[in-house]
Amino acid sequence: MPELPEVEVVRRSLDSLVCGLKIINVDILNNKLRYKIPKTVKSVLKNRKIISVRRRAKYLLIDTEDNNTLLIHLGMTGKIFILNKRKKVTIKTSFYYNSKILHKHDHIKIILGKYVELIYNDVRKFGFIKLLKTNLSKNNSNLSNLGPEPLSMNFNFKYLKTSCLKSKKNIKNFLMDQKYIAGLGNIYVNEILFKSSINPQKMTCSLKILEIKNIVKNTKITLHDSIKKGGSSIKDFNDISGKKGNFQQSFMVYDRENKDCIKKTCRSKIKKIYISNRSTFFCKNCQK
DNA sequence: AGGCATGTTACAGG
DNA sequence: ACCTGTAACATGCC
Repeated sequence: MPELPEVEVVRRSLDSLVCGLKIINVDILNNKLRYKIPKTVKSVLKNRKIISVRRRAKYLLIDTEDNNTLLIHLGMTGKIFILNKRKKVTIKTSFYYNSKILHKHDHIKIILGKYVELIYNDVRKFGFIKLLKTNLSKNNSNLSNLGPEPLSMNFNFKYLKTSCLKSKKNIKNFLMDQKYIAGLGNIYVNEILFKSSINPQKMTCSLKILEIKNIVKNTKITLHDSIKKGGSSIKDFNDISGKKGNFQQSFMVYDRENKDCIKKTCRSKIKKIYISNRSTFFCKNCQK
């Protein structure tokens, strides 16, 4: 589920719903994730207010009083839900309550004030939760080796050109590599390369200037567009209220094997191949 | 029943 | 040191 746009959609709703609330209690329901949830989460977070919710790459960072940050990676199927017991009207909330499957994979529940609960749920348990000191979070090994945020000014033509010359990868693996660009995953890389008319197997060192410019442009366009549409809901992505995103309806190549290329002048079908074991969709005719 | 899945990481071999 | 492919993690879906 969660690449940058999905994490950003979650961040925005979280930020608007939990900032300023005090953590009354923390229940660890199932500590088995990629790494064990630290036992200290409860004692460290209890009685502290949430100050802000940030995102770096695909990580969520929940800052609390007294210099604490809860770092969350959603892995493939991690989800965060907010329940507000006071607002019975919210259909979204009852969506969660009615779903037995979701309860089965709940891992941690953070109780915020009298009425609000934040729940982390993860079917495949590839996600993880760590506790950091806010002022030292940059030194954390998960965060310290990340490339620039694709939606920031730091991700620009000059940066991409320089790093493309350093790398000996094909462009698809390059864009998937978090140390070069932080936050892209399989879906968005497929889409960006189609929009840029670049073959995913092309080596970064042989990209032309115009192609590099197009990658920068289309990366920003694609991510902004997806965030605006609430992210992509493949199988089971939902925002924190259980609502699905709509960007999957805008996929041009991802999951469209053997379907017609969307370009009107093109008669080709979308091909599916594997690059480094990840499914890769592209149009042979449009992406040379 | 077997293959596949939005992510990350460890390992082997080139 | 860097690259790639493979497998692993755990579960559900088709």
